[in-house]
Amino acid sequence: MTNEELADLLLPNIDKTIAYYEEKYPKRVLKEGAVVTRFAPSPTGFVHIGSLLAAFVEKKAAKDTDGVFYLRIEDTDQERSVKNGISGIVSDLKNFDITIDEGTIDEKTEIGNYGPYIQSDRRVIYQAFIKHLIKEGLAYPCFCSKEEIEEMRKLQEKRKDRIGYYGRYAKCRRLTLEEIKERLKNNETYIIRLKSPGDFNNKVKIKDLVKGELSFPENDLDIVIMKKDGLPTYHFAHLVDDYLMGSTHIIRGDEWLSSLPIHLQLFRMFGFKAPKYAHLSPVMKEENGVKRKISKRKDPEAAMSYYHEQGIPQEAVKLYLMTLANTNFEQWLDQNKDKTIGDFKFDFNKVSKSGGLFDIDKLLNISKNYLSRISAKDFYDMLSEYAKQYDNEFYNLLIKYKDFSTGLFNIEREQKKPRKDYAKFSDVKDLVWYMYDELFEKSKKDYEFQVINDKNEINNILNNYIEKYYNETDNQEQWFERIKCLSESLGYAREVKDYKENPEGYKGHVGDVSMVIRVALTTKAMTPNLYDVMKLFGKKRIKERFDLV
RNA sequence: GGCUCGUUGGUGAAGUGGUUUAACACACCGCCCUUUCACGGCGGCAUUCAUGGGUUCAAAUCCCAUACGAGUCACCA
Repeated sequence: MTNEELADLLLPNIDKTIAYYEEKYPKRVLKEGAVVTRFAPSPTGFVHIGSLLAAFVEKKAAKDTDGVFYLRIEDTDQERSVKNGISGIVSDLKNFDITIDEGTIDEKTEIGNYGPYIQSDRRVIYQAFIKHLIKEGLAYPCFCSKEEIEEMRKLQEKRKDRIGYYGRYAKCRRLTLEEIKERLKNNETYIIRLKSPGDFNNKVKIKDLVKGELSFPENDLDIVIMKKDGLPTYHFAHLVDDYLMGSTHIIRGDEWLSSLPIHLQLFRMFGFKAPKYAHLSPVMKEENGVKRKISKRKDPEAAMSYYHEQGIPQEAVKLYLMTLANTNFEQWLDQNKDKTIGDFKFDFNKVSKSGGLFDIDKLLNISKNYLSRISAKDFYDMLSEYAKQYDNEFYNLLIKYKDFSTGLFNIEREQKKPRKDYAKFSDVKDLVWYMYDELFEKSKKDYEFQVINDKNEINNILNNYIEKYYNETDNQEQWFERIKCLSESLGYAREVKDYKENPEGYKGHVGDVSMVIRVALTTKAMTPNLYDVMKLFGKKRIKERFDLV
């Protein structure tokens, strides 16, 4: 039997050649320097922050160069694949504005000319490439059982040998064609392994766009390229797909770094030009003083839904991802305050080599800055959208008092240095509840009067103020002037300075009086600008609040 | 255990042999501004770049060793 015959025996129904597929999927015509990237997740659940970072970088790198970014679903592991895995991935990407040029757009639909984009639909393509290898004598069937492999591993451990299927341990590699034929006739199950031409004692130099120059021993493992179920392993699917789909840059987690010699070997064996590689360090988290990879199971912030639930705007997450992706981004943005992520050029050289720690404080700070810079209307819209899903009571109030609410969120906003109150939408209600009568009424009235605590004196101040001093049409200056006059008439200093110079001469100062008004209105000692708050309330509501004290 | 990579303050980091008495940002602390808060301004926070050796007139930056951390060694991706 010849290798040719063996190939036909193993894969009888495969009649297409590599040349056929090369013709079917021609080289992409793109402008010089265009980068083609892909996001290639397994449909095992939802997108993890680390994967999102990769997707984000892939998209950015392609977009910056007018290249192509596509989505490929890697479901060659049938057991781990989850039923609605694809739609989960697609919607997570959508939530963060990571749109694809090609690939799967839902469980049944895809766009682009290089499909199918779901690996389980590409079986015959992989098999054509595998058949070629068998014909060339560069791959062979292996009949070893899992038990045999396990035994081999134990033996290797005992002998302190390297673990794996190679050299003298590669039993099936030495099978003659006749022996193979015989075992095939007996219906023995098999897998296909690569006949690795590598030598462990040779070093291969590799350039990674992130990690720099690396040096590995050549791969000499006869790795599995086709599993029992006829689907390829990751390594082989990577070769075929990224070759045929024309990926120029492979951006992925650095858990793949040690497989690089395998991948390079595969490309070389087929005579294909290997893509460029960029291996990203994992996103880490610190807990009890130890750093570890952030985990979907243990860390809520690893799942994209977390940001949604917390009401952290997607734009803030994107800004944060960009700071993780390119360490110079933050400074760039600081120097180009009017620019956006779109104006920033991603640079592989500015990706951190070691794993970055996920810093929720930093994210919240970015979010706070972002939320302070958007318009009151946008803020209102986004907040309503959030409340609609997570806080019905608040949502109804926002809808009912739309103008009032927008006015509230406009306090000290839309100015050069806006106030920064809110880091996330889930914070908002707790900070502004007292502005809404419905929420105010049902709350416990813990008035936090500060300096002036005498009930009669408080009422005295409030009555005098509302009867004799408050004027709705005052501007802020006039408004404050009147509070000063009120203070003076009741024996308080009209300037804090005056009081500090002569504390004995006054009952207190204008700040103390203002505080009484503030607390009477809101119960809180800390509020946004009192003038704006009062303006929003109007005289009638002010009076009602005063009467409750 | 083998292979590979990494290690700069509480955190993210700039830094690729001399302009570094180590940028910047977050956090924290103090002061100032101020009717509260927030904003803003100013200042503090690594005499030192995991440790030990070496090369050099000169090292966070180059070399070697050690320690620690990470990844990988599947018919998972």
